[in-house]
Amino acid sequence: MRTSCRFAMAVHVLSVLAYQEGDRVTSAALAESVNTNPVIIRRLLLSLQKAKLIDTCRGAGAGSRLNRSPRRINMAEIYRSVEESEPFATLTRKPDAHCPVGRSIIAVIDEIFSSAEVAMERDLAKTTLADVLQKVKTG
Amino acid sequence: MRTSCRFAMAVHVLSVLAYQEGDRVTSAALAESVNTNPVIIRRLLLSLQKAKLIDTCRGAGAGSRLNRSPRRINMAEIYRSVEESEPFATLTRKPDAHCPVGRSIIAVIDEIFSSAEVAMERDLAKTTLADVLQKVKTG
DNA sequence: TAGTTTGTAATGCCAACAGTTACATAAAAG
DNA sequence: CTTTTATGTAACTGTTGGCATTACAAACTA
Repeated sequence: MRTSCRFAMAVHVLSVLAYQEGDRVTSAALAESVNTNPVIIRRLLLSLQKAKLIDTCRGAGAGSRLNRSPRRINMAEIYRSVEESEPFATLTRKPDAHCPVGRSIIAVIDEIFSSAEVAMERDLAKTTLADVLQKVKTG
Repeated sequence: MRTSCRFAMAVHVLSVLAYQEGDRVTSAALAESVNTNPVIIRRLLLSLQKAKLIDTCRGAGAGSRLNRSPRRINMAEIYRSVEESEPFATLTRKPDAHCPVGRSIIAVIDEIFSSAEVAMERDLAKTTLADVLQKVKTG
C-alpha cells in the first residue's frame, strides 16, 4: 500500500503556517521549505482551502495562513482533505463469478479494508497540529 | 494513499485454498478465480511461501495448499507477507535544512506514520482467514 | 520419456503523480 | 491607473510502479 506524498507535504506545510502564527506565507516560501515547485504547493493549498483549514489571498503581500488554532486541527482531518483515493487497492479485474469464492470475496474484502481504514484514521485523530509543532520546536 | 492490489489478491487466493481444505490448487486455477494471469499468481505465491502460509509443489498433480489452519492465519500476517512498500509515502525530496520546520519535520511525520500503521495492522489482526471463509460461504 | 506445473526473466503497456513552464486573474502599493 | 506581487490553472514532460503477457528452463509425477 502506498499513499501519495500529499499527506506528508500537507503536514509539513501546515506546520510552517502554525510556526508563523497567523502571518501569511507565500507558496514560493512554502515550496522552498518543502523543496518542491510552487505549483505543487498551490495545488495542495487548494485542497486545504476546501477543507477550511487555511485561508489564502492573492496579490502583493498575500499568501496563506491557518484558519483555526493548531489545537483544533488533527492529522485525520488533514489526511482526509488531501488524500483522494482509497488507501487499499481492490482487485483491478472482476473475480470469476462461477467460483464460489470469487462470487462473494469482494464484499468481504471491502469490509476488512473499511475497518482497517477507520482504525487508522482514529489513530491519526489523536495527534493535533499543535502536538506536531511542539515536537518540531523541541526536536 | 494507495496499496498495490496484492493484498486483496492474497486474501482471495488464500480463501480459495481454505475453501479447498488441503487439496492442492494450481496457479492456473487460482488465476481463473482471480481473473488474472497465472504468473501474477505465482509471484504472489512466492511471497506467501516465504511467510510459511502455504506449501507449493511443482510437477504433475501439484499446486499449493495452506500450511496451517485458517483459524491461525490473520489479515495482518497476510498484509505483511505480500505488501513490501510502506503504506505512507514520505516526502520525495529533502526538506530545506535552513527552515526550522524543514529541519525536523521528517522525524515527526515518521512517528505519526508508524503509529497509524500499527493501529491499522492491529485492526487487521482481528480478522482470521476462517472468519473470511465463513463470510464467503454464508454471503 | 512424456506430461504437468512451478520459477523466473524479458518485455510491453498504462495510469498516477511529481515536476515544470506559461500565462491569465486578482489584489495591493505607489 | 500602472506596477508589482501572488495565486489559479492549463498543458506538457518524465519517471516510476505495477499488472499483464510470452517464453522457457527446472522440477516433479507417472
